[in-house]
Amino acid sequence: MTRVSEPTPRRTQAERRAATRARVVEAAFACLLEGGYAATTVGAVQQRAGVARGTLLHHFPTRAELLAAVVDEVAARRLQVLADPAAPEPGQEWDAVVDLVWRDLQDPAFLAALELWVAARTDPALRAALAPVQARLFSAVHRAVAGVVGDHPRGATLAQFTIDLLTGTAMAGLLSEPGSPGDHAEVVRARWKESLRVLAGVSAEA
Amino acid sequence: MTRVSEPTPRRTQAERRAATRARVVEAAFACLLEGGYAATTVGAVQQRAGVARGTLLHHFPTRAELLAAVVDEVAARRLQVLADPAAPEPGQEWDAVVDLVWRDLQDPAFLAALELWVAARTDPALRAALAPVQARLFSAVHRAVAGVVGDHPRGATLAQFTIDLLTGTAMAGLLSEPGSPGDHAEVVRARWKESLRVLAGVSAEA
DNA sequence: CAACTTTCCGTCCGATCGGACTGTTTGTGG
DNA sequence: CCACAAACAGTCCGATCGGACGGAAAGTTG
Repeated sequence: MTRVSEPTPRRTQAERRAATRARVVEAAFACLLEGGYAATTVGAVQQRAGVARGTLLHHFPTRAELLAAVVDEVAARRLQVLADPAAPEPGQEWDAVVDLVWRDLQDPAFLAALELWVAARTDPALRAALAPVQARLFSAVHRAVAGVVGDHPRGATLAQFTIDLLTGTAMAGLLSEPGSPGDHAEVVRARWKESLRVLAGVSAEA
Repeated sequence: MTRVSEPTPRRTQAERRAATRARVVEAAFACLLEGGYAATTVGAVQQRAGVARGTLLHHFPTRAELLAAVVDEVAARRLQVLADPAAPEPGQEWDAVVDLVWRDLQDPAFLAALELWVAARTDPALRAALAPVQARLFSAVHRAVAGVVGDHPRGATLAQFTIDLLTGTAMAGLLSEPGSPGDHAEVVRARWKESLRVLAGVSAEA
């Protein structure tokens, strides 16, 4: 072993397996991003991953299992984004919360999650695979928020407001993303930060 | 050729055409609701509408045109929901706004719009058909809000908050809709009404 | 090193997709 | 009343879908 020019002339089975699976899942993720759920076919993924048809079907016997793996991948990426510690400057904790949630929603993984999400509405199998993951993500966001602002009497509510509101904002920006003139989302985000300060303050003195 | 048991033994061509088109569009709408975008195939719509293959293709030469018609249908339904006058009780105008927007989001037409929306992200043609409609809907909501609350210095901002927030809330309830235990959405809605009252009041005195 | 397992590969299959096509029925204008 | 156009119907086609299958290659173990 330890060749210099060869990437890995001899790999153990586990390594090969993991590498191939990762390539396939990443290819599926990319297909989901640029083509949507329907375009994420076995053939397209297989071609993009650069593996043979049988190889893909060997690792993921059915398309549903492939998509389930993509669900995990997407969740992992979003969790990674949320795990990144934000800068908690005193007096601007809620601004940091807005930025944190917004960063998650701007990540490509959110678009992929959105595709899976909508598709899961009418696909029981995908729904079953997606529901627990969504719950994990949900609690992860709330935990991240709690990490930024301390104990706040209305912390959970305001966090929920922020999540839902920014999600809606991100949705509205879906179609107008490329070539945004006034950047609607930025305005909403800035004003929500102000309002959030009001709401957090009012609740503190009430 | 005047049968008695026939509902309308002789109709003008325009009537027949309109009736058939309406049947087809409604069938496509139903397919979109219960099967999603990908399942809304020409065959499925044709079968559901009870027309022959050639008939559908005669009215809508391509699937894209069919979906464009569905876009208009969905927009019309949502506009109809928004046109319904809400009860503007003094001091609770913003509550009425929340209820109005929420009613729109609870309508099946929103689910259909969501399918089209997400699909449009990766489909330029659909996107082109959907963008102007979305703009119409957007302004319609703001107009409806303006009709409920009068001139409010931050009316547009608060309306936007409400739209985005409730949209996000509706999205979160997508997967857990059937068999809702605590009904997350209801809680959020109630608390947002309170917060909205605070935000509207604060801005009025500031 | 030989037997074995696992990963990888390419081809084939039935089903179904969107769309093209020709023929038939129905309403309309000269 | 009759020729014409439009609405309606059914069949066929190439492409592609998800999945099945048997064989070749790489890695593991006696």
